[in-house]
Amino acid sequence: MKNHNHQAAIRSARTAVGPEETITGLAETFKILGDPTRLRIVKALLKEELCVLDVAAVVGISESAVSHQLRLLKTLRLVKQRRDGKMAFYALDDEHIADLIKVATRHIEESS
Amino acid sequence: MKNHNHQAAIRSARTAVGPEETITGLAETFKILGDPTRLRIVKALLKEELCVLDVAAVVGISESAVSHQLRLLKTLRLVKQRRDGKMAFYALDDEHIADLIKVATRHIEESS
DNA sequence: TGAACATCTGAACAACTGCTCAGGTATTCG
DNA sequence: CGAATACCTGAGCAGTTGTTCAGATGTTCA
Repeated sequence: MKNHNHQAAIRSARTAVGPEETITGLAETFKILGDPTRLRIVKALLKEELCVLDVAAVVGISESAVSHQLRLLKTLRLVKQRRDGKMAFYALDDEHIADLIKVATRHIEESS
Repeated sequence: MKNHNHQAAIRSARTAVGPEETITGLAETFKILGDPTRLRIVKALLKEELCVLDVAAVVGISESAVSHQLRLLKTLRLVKQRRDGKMAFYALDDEHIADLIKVATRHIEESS
């Protein structure tokens, strides 16, 4: 295939890639869910809110590590915090995340 | 709320987290899309197959970097390769990826 | 107040990541 | 053949990441 049109292909693909800010936002969203620990935390919060120690118990890592990750998730607006006395309860703050995990789960289950 | 039942919450959350292999696979899928360069490459391949040099032109990085990433994407079965003379054409090898990107795009567009 | 509890935080470290660089293979064509 | 083209590959490097550690903050209760 020697008469392959590079310029046309490049032009077409560029529109498919889309604007820079979309790419950045998308990559950031995927990246935050791309760590097993954070994904475990997010999935643990799917049903109901949990305090830090409970998250640590479920995920199986130190409270400090959980606290660091929860701060990150909170900064990126995936999680919201509620204080009650000395405890801090965290819950999902993004209704789309569950959908995203659902679609991705279907993906990995069908292609093994 | 002093009578918060930790054990019950932990037990419930554990089932929401799910099996280890699902977590690993999910995280791997999200992680691969969590890099701007790889995401650009994948989006560039949404419409049609492209050769390595065209991908490099669209994404704006060296052919070497593209080749490295394409190898990774190929190993993880997100992309397939077709040879034609001295050129190598790459195309998406996973129909679910487009859905995943679509859902995630809706997510970042609605929450700004 | 002081002890216990729950959480938060910054610094430091080891592991990982994506890129570049230099050179390699493979194919085409004069 | 030899030059040009297209792609591949391993080593190495700088930047990033997730965790641990040590200690700080804030709250409850006796």
